[in-house]
Amino acid sequence: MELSPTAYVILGMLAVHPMSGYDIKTTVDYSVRFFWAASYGQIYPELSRLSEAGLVEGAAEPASGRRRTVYRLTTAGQDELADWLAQEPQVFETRDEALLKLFFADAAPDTAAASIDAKRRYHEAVLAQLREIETTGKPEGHPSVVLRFGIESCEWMVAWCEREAGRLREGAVR
Amino acid sequence: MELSPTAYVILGMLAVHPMSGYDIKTTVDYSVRFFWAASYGQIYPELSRLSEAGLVEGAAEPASGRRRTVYRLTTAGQDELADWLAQEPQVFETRDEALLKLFFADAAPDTAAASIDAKRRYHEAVLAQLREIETTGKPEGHPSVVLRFGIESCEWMVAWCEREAGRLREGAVR
DNA sequence: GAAGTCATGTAAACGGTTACATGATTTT
DNA sequence: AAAATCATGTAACCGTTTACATGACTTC
Repeated sequence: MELSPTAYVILGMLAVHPMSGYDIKTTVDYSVRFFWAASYGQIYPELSRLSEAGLVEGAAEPASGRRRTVYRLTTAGQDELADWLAQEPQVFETRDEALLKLFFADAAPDTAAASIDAKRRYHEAVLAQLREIETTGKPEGHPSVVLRFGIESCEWMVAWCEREAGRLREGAVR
Repeated sequence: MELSPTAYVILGMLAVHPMSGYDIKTTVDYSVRFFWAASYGQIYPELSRLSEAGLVEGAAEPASGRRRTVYRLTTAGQDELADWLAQEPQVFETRDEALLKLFFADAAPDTAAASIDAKRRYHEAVLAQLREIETTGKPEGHPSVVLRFGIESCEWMVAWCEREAGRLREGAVR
C-alpha cells in the first residue's frame, strides 16, 4: 500500500495507544511536529481513508456527553506500520527563511545580523518547549532519543548563531 | 507587495547578476536548495509574474542560436528584495522521515539502527556536495557563511548519528 | 548518429494549511 | 455569562513537484 508519510504519523500514534483525531493532533503538536507537522485538515480525512482501507478501526466512545470516535490499529495497520518502519527514509527537507536571507544578505549587509538573531530566537524558543516536554513528559524509549536529538541540535544551532553573530560584529564578513 | 519566498529566491539570484530561468534553476540547485528548493514549474511562471509586476525585466539574449531570455532586477525589484531582507524571517520547517521512523521505532525496535544509518548517509552525502562546492566554487561574503553553516551542521548531524548508533548497539535504548 | 545539455514552458496531481462551521462541555 | 477546551469535519486555496512537450545546439 502507498500511503503519505502523514498517514504513517497517524498509524504510529495509534500504535502507542488508541485515541481520537483530536488526541492525535494534540499529541503530534506535543511531539513530532518539530520535524513532521500535521493539521486537522489532514488528520480527519486521512482517518476516514485509513478506516476504509482497514488499517484502523473507529469506535464511538463519547466522553462525558461529547461525541467522540476513538481509533485503534487493526492487525493490518500494525503490519503496514512495521513495513514502513523497515523501509529506508526518503524525505529530508528543510525550509529556513533565515538562512535564505543570510545567503542573499550581500544585497543588504546590515540585515544579516537580524536574520541570524531571529534564527537564534527561534531555536531558543523550540529549545524551551523541548525542555518543558522533557521535564513534564519524561519520555522513554525511542521518543526520548529523538527528544534528545531535538534538544542537542537546537543547542548547537543557538551556539552557531551566537558565534556567527559575534563574527559579524567583528566585521569578519562584509 | 506580497510575494512567495520562492519569488524572493529569484530576486536574490538576479541581484547577484542577470540570468535566465534555466540559470536560476542551476544556481539554486548548486546553493540554496539545501534549505530552499525550487523547480522549473515555479521558476518560469514566477518570472512572468515578477515581470508583469515590474520587479524584473527580461531581454531576449540568444546564446549560440538557442533562444534565451535573460532577466535582470529593476530598481523596484531591488527595493522589494531589500524590504524582504529587512523583515523578520518566519519560516522554519523541517521534514525528516528518519527522525519520524526513529520516533515510532518502539513499534519495531530492530528498524531504529537502519533509520539512523540512513540519516547519517544522507548528511554525509550532503556534506560531500557542500565540500565540493567549497573547493570548486570558492564562495565569499554571506554565501560563504551559509556554506560553512551547512558544512558544520552536517558534521554535527553525522557525529550525532554515529554516537547514537553506538548507544543503540550497546543496548542503551530498548 | 546518439546522448547530453541548454532552454522554456504547461498541466495535472499532490500534500498541506487556513479558515470556517458547528456544537457540547468545562472552567473561570 | 463568557471564555476556553473538546471534538469533528469541510472547502478553498496555495505552493510545489512531476511529468510531459518541444526544439536547438554540442559533445562523444
